[in-house]
Amino acid sequence: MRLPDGALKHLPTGSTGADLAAALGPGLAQEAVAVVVDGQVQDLGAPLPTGASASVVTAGTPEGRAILRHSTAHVMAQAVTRLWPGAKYAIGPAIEDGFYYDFELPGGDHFNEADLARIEAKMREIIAEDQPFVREEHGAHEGLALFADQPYKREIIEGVDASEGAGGGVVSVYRNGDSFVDLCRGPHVPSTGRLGHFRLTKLAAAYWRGDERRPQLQRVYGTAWESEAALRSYLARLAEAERRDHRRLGLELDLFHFPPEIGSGLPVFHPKGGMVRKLMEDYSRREHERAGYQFVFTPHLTKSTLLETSGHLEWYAENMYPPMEMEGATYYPKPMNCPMHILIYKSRQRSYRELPMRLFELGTVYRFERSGVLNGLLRVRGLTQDDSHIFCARDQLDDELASLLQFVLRVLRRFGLDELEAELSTRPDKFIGSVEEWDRATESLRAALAASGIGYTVAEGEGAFYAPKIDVHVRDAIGRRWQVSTIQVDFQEPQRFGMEYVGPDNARHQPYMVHRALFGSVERFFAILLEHYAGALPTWLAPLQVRVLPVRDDHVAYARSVAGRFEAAGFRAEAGAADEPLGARVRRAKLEKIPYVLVVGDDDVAAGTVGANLRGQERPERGARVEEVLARLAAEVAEPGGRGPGGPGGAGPGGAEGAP
RNA sequence: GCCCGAGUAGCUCAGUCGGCAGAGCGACGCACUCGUAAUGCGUAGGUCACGAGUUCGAUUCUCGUCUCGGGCUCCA
Repeated sequence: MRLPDGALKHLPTGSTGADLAAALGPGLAQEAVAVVVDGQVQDLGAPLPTGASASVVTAGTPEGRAILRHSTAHVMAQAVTRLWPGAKYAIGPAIEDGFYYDFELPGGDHFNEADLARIEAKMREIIAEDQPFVREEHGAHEGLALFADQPYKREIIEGVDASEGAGGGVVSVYRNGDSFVDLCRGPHVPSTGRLGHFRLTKLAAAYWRGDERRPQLQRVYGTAWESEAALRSYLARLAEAERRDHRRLGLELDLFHFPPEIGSGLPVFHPKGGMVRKLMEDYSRREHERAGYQFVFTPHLTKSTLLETSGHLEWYAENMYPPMEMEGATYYPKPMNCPMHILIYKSRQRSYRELPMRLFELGTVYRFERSGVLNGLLRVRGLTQDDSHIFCARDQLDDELASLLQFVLRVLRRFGLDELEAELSTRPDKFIGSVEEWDRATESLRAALAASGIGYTVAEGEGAFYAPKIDVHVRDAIGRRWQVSTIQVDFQEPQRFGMEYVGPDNARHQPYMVHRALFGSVERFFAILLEHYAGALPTWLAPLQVRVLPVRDDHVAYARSVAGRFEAAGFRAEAGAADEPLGARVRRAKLEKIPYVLVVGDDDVAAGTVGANLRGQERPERGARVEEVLARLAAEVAEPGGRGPGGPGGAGPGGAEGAP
């Protein structure tokens, strides 16, 4: 056998992957779950062909975990069939961090939460029995006979799905114990005794083959790991995500809520959340102004005729709020801003000298999202997009896309999101426009990505039917990936609206149109920031930056004068009262995640200093000079790269100066 | 929209095998005047999500509705 490091290992003919692992070391033998032979992953128990190159897959690797999880899913299906004789099982793959299996219980029965514990207990019995996983291969006919009472398995065999173990006329199955057999490509761990560090996590419904019209199955989710420690650390990660949940933080920090009186998916922002949002929006406006965007404002309602022209009524109607009749016309709440921006473009004849024209609006739109998809601020029914539409000539497209992407990335980084990745979605099977147009626009996007220096993947055929696009994803502090910005070229709307401009040749041309949302939706971006920072927003975004706490009542006047100095310098500061023990007031300020907690007592009144207890700092300092703390705060909120303070509003230079 | 689960004070949650509803935190008041993550005492606060049914009696049991959570589907 040839090993990954190039070394050769001699084994007797007929040796298996398990023998190979054992020959390489007892530790490896214990960790091994499968073996890769000439690029094909297979069971440890299968004989190795002479002269092949082989490497051992261990439990703690992504590939090894997938095998553990998949095997655990089999055990779960076995447990369910023991507990519910006659249960039908559909598919049970490994997924990120775990696995699931879909079932249909006899008599239309459903699982409930308490069943998870029963299933788990039964699984532990099966694991204790240490049943070997035995691979068998059959012809398609035999396979169908084997699964005579398993319609979903039969459908997979009939559909010849190689990823599920039914391809090339051969059906592979795995048997463990005397009664349970499952259609499966494999590989599996040698026996159920290798499993055990798992937990069943949740129940859900799932449509067979993901199709709403097909039967609805019961899905059981679980997680499985190579060790108890790894399982525990995963569960701790879940707890951490829970701690960062923006819905919880929104309540605790008094930022926003969803009044049932208003309706599902329709948030209200409280003063503190409103301040954060205002800071985000102010920053966005300032940067857009610097980057040559023009601000526009459009209404929330429109006659149906506009949406007919744009095609929204044809393509997007099911995501729209229902119409209202008024004075003989039909009005809709707008689901998108683009048609209105196009009308602004079309309000008069345009010259090539006006291009590129970049229109920007924080535009509030309404979308009828199905009730089950609503999710805090991440998915709402009324949202504000930081939306822009760029109209340009064909020869401007490359430069425009490149600078646009740079702009997007710079703004995202300013919010502390610096792990950025992109996805380029290319032409789908159904598309409008010409292949030549598509290729050209896709190449422009690709060039913009290459110039930006961020990593990207290509999603072949995933573009919208009207255009290719770039989606920008960020990774947050605990490694979760969120889609934020999107940049889409649009071949359809300019045509539908008959947009044109007069070129240098005195002829009429159709402009290119680029849609772009940077935050995506302000609400969603707000939620992502909250989760990323676990509520401790960067100082320039903190609703309150400074609280000055007097030690005793007789320090209140001094505390107010200190807070006043910060306010005069353009910071958000307030003085507290001396109504509780200092420790309690400090604690309260910390829980509110105020970045600068200043304490003033006798010494400070005498010396004109403060005690500084700053967020993220180990221990409080005593006797700091006020100017010095002010300077530190100013430096902290200043934008890297010397673009001036992003934080202070009143005294800050705002943003009129400086071209992009 | 579908499946599973939840809804009790502002928040987090107990509780009632069907018989006048509880804690902690928070709010408010009083006292304390304090040097860096919880001072003490007191007061107020509830249509037990909403509607119907069963019952002498329903917060508790049943049905329906609404809202929320986890998934599925969807995501121009």
